[in-house]
Amino acid sequence: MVALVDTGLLGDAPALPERVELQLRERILAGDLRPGTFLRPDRLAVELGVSPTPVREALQALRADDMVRALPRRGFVVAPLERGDVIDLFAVQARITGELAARAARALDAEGLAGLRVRAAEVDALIEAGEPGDLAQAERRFHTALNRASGARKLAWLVGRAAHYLPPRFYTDRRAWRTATVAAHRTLLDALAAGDPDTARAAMEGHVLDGRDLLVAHLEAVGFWDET
Amino acid sequence: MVALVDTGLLGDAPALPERVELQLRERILAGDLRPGTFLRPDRLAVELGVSPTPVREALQALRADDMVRALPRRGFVVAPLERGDVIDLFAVQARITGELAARAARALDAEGLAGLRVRAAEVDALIEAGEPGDLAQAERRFHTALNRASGARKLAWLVGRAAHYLPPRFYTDRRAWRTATVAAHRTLLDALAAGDPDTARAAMEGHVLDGRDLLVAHLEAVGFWDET
DNA sequence: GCGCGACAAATCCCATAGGATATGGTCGCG
DNA sequence: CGCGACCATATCCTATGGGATTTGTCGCGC
Repeated sequence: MVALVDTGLLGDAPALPERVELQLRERILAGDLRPGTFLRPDRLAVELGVSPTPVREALQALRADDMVRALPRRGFVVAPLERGDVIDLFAVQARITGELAARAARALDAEGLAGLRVRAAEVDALIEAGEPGDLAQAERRFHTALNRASGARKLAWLVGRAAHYLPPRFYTDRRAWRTATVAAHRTLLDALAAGDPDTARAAMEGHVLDGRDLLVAHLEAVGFWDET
Repeated sequence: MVALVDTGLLGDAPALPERVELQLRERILAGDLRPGTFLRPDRLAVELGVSPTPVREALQALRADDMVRALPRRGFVVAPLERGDVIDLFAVQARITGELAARAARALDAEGLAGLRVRAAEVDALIEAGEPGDLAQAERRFHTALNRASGARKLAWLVGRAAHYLPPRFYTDRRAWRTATVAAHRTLLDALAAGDPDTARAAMEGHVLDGRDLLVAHLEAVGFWDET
């Protein structure tokens, strides 16, 4: 539908396969492409207004993420995703993210803490103002900075994967999420400043599980798990 | 080097991008392509004897796995992987796999248990005989069946990712691994038969951590973390 | 000698065309 | 009504090419 090949001035923007991948992720989680749906590369290419090449590359990336499955010579299908799967995945994400917060509480120096306060202030400001697009970006930057502060690079990447299941607009316009987020960030920063790993861990786990509840509610709302 | 496009009778074999992906994984973990190395699609295509298209698709899959990183308009680089990263990742894998074993201990019925015994017997037999290739396949089948018996599909997939870091030949010819594996499988099966989740969990966690130690030792041996 | 800007070469990224191969459906036959 | 062969369709990979961008080199001025 919408032209993806637009701008011309790309800068360091992700390449086309990555944008197609994101697009497909959103369509799957939006309930547009339910589990079991066949994805035909050529058909998708026409719909997205690009050539089959980047579409196939995006599908390979989604396969590596188990979002779709490859059936050799028969195309791709959207992978199953039960309610229990979401619960399990976010339980793992919560544990890891909590661990990262705990490590950050031990490792963080004054400079890093100041940087996190700035990020958190940006999120708060955008929540006050109400700028959905920028809010999602600010929230991601806050968490990225926090996870990076833990010093565990690969674990930080691993939890970043959870964001794949939470496209921006699923939470930025939720009033409940906004208020909970402000409170969670405050608790987190206090714990980090005090060097209190346990409190930081608990606050972060709760924050992640809030995201889980939001995703489950969304998927139920769009009929992701309805019969046929 | 070796032609990947060989057989002609493919059956249900994975498609070319998936085979290229595996090839690249092995070359990275073998220390042939160290972190920071630039990967040029066209160059790799020539080396592997395939066209650039499936190579690019494989690189996109590896990017989704954070094994390589994409630099738009500049190609791909092998992602960093510190010793601490491996420790962290396998700590997570051990916890999850242990959880799956515990669930299996609760959920397994007589039929499933019998199937697992058959798989374990196949592994034992191959260890006696000494058939590296088939052994890796049998081991994978045993664990796949066990993970599937837990009923947690997504978690089962998640731990399957750990196998990406353990190409077959890294363990099948290790005497220590063989004896430890036979013992671990026996303990596991006994715990599953007795419906003892805690023992199953502990046995599985130990089994995974054995794999971790093997990988770390291998990476040190091939100079993966040597200077420059 | 050193930094800096312009040109040239190399490379990536994506589009497109085409052929080999496997799949799924359809039709005819037993 | 079940079953096997044929045919249309789609996938998968190759090959090629062009536009855009980055990188490397050279020469100039300071």
